[in-house]
Amino acid sequence: MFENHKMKDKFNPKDFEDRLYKEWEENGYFKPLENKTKETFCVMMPPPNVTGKLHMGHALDDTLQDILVRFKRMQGYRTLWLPGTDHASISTEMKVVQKLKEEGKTKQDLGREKFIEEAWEWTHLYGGTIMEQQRKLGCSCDWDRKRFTLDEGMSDAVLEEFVNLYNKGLIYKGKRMVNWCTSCNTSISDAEVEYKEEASYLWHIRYKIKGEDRYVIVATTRPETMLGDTAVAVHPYDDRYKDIVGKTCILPIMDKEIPIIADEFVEKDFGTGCVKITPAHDMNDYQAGLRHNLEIVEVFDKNFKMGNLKPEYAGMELKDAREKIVEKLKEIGALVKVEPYTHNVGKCERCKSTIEPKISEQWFVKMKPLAEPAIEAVKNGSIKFVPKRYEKIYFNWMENIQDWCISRQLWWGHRIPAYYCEDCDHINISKTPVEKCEKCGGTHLHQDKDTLDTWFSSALWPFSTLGWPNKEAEDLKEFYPTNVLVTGYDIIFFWVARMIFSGLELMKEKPFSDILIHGIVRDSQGRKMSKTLGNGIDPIDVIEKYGTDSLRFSLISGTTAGNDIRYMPEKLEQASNFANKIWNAAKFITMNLVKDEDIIELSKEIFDEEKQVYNTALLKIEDKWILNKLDKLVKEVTHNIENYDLGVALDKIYSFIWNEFCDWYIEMVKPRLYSEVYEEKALVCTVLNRVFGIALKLLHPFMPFVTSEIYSKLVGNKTDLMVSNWPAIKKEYQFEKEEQIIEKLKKLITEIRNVRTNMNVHPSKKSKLILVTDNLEKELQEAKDFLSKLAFANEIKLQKDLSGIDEKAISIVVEDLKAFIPFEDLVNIEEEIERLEKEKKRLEAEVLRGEKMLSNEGFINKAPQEKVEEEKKKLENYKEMLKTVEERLKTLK
RNA sequence: GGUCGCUUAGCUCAGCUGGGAGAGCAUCUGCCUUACAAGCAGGAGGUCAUAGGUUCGAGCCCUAUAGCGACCACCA
Repeated sequence: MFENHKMKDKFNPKDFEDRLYKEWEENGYFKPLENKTKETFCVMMPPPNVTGKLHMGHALDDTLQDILVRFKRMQGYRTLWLPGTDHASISTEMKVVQKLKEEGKTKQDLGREKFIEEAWEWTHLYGGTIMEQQRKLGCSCDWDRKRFTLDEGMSDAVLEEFVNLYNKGLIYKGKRMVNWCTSCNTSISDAEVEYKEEASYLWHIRYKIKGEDRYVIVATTRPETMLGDTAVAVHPYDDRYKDIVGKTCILPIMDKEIPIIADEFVEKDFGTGCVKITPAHDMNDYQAGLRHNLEIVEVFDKNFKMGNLKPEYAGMELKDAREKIVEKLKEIGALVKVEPYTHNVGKCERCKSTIEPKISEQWFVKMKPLAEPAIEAVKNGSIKFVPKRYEKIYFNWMENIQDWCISRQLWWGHRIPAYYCEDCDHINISKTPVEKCEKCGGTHLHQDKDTLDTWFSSALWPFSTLGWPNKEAEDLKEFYPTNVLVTGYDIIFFWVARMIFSGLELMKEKPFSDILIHGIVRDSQGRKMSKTLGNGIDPIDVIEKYGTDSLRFSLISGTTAGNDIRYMPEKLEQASNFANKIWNAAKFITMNLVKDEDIIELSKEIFDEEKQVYNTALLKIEDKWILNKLDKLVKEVTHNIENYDLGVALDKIYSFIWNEFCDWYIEMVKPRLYSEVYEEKALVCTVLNRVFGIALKLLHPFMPFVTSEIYSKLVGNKTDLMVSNWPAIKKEYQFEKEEQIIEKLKKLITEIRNVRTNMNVHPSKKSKLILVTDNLEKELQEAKDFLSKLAFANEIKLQKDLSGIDEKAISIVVEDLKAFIPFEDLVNIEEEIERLEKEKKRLEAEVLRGEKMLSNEGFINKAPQEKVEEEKKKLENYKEMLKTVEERLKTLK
């Protein structure tokens, strides 16, 4: 073991993750730094529910943002990632109500003021854990700027928004049919309704036509609402019913005369083609009712129990009433048939209970005028969805949007700033409490009891967090519009769309340029993670077991933007193996075989920072190869991250570090490192230090902890990795030729190992290696050191021709390079011939392929010239190799 | 009913504007070689869902079909 390396023997993320995070925060690295460029980069973190807990979805969302933010910060942008939490009116109120219930109290018992106090207490008690968890995730957001959607500044923003939109006529109050959650006891918006299939029945009921001996038969899924029917409708062009339109029929049980009307919304082919119309309890019926001026009869009371239309049902639960009413219909012979039927039922997105359409007075945002510019902004490319296909979902929603019901019958939230004058009924809208009616001067006013939809405040997030409505706020001026919004596709309607039209309307500028959409994290069987299934994975448990970097790696590696991700424990193994690999590589590199000063000195010599060029004279061929590879990697990875191809970027870094750097470069360089020549050692250490350091920079946004910990142990890194400079992209690659030669040698070595393995030669058994070349002499001379080690050679001979090579040798051809390994007794000539025959066959196939391609006139004429040239070159190569193999076969036979 | 996505190695997934199929895991064979057995080296494994079309050339573009999935709409 090396006593003198700087690193702990065993890799354990717990040794440094928390410590590093604390250091970063204390050093102020999360704040926008005074950087070289003035350009800013800003991301608003989607605010999770204050009282929520971190789940995999957050982990993914936050990781994506952190990668982008760390990347841009290193690139020198003045970077701000602003965190915060959402007051989540419905869900928080539900939780507090639940808590009260456990104490035997209701919210009415407490009264509004007390209840809100209680809710704040709850918020303070459970709020903030998620932010602690985000710290564990490594989120490099500016905690000093964190906001809460119910804090003072936000309230100010919400009031400003409300008054502003109201004055423009974009907010109005009206009596409409809205979605009503019977459990949360509040109206909710269309977006908050989820439709679920439910197995039920279709009841066919006959209504007698008045004065005739005929009936109409209607089909319904809700027989209990029939008490409130105020018409029966048929399609105007339905010949079956033409003659009864305009007549009336008798509503059974109620014994009430109701009209038979014609309306185009009726589907002729569904059921009997006749529909009962219950304007009070169905969206469509309500609309039809308006069109035909029908009476609206409410069947249920305000608690969604049966009302008093018929005393015998009054106060009954709806499902009991349904049974009773069906029974009754059967009894009086009005029930024609019952058939099983599956239909969609609206459910509350929050509490999953059934949504009832209900007519009530609510506040609405007029959507059409707001939607238009919001659609345009995406259409003209000012705002870009990544991946692009999500634009369609956005357009589809925006183009068919209905007015947005923003009032909620809840207490926890922003209270609607409407003050009703008790003297003249005028509605005063004001940011401050109104003492005197602006219309009649009356002094008896009361504020609207309702609060606003949570999303009404989140819609302002990109600018309210920066100080709006104070237009002079420094942050607002500097960071708005923001750059990227990262969020899941499940939230496009709720949030993304609303931020866009709010930003355009109130700021007169888009809130962000790019929207990076990601999928949801599913369990290992592909199911959605859910509380009820109990299949959720707690990211904190994962961090505990594998470390944060591994969690982050597993969420990004091999994924594509917008697609769902499956949680795979194997991927965590891969990730932590990788972290461990890096750790060990670092241990190797920091062995301290040479003095730090010498590395620092040599660093300057091998690379001219000013001119961005390498000093060719000092470097060996394998150094040039890895440096060239690295330069390419820098360019590609930078490009990939800029295009949000994070999965691709990460996998490229992974394979560079593991396969190219560790498996090849480090192995190639060991003989030099352990040699007696100090200068040689120093040079190798310098290159190792440089290449690894740059690779760590590239990896840092993805795996911030291990990379930082290791980076600080490398020589000459005075600044912390997270605030160091992103590597520069080189305009041209200096060592293309050397790269090709090494790639060739890698193939040769692999082939030698392959042959040896197949012959069962033990690694300890060395052999002579004869390389035949007429143009690579100098380069091969340089490569001798590592060739002998990697190809198990005890002697390497370079020569220009085939002289002195006897039959008892293995021959390997890689392009223009010929290698021979004399094995004396080990080689069975028959077997060697067989192997060469196989190789010959392969080469013949290659030659055939090339010839076929190049004799295709279409290809020659239409393919790009470079492509044709490339194929020609390859063909020549294969021909050459084939020739060599054939000649060798001849000498053996 | 409408829109969109997926179908690639045994499993989970990558594959950029069309130019010789990749990774991880699993599997087989050999190695405790002084950074790493959480490892090293070498293998095996694919008519890229199906059928057409465009093209010199298709996993990638177009059309249709099938299976799976998502979202929107809401025919009571």
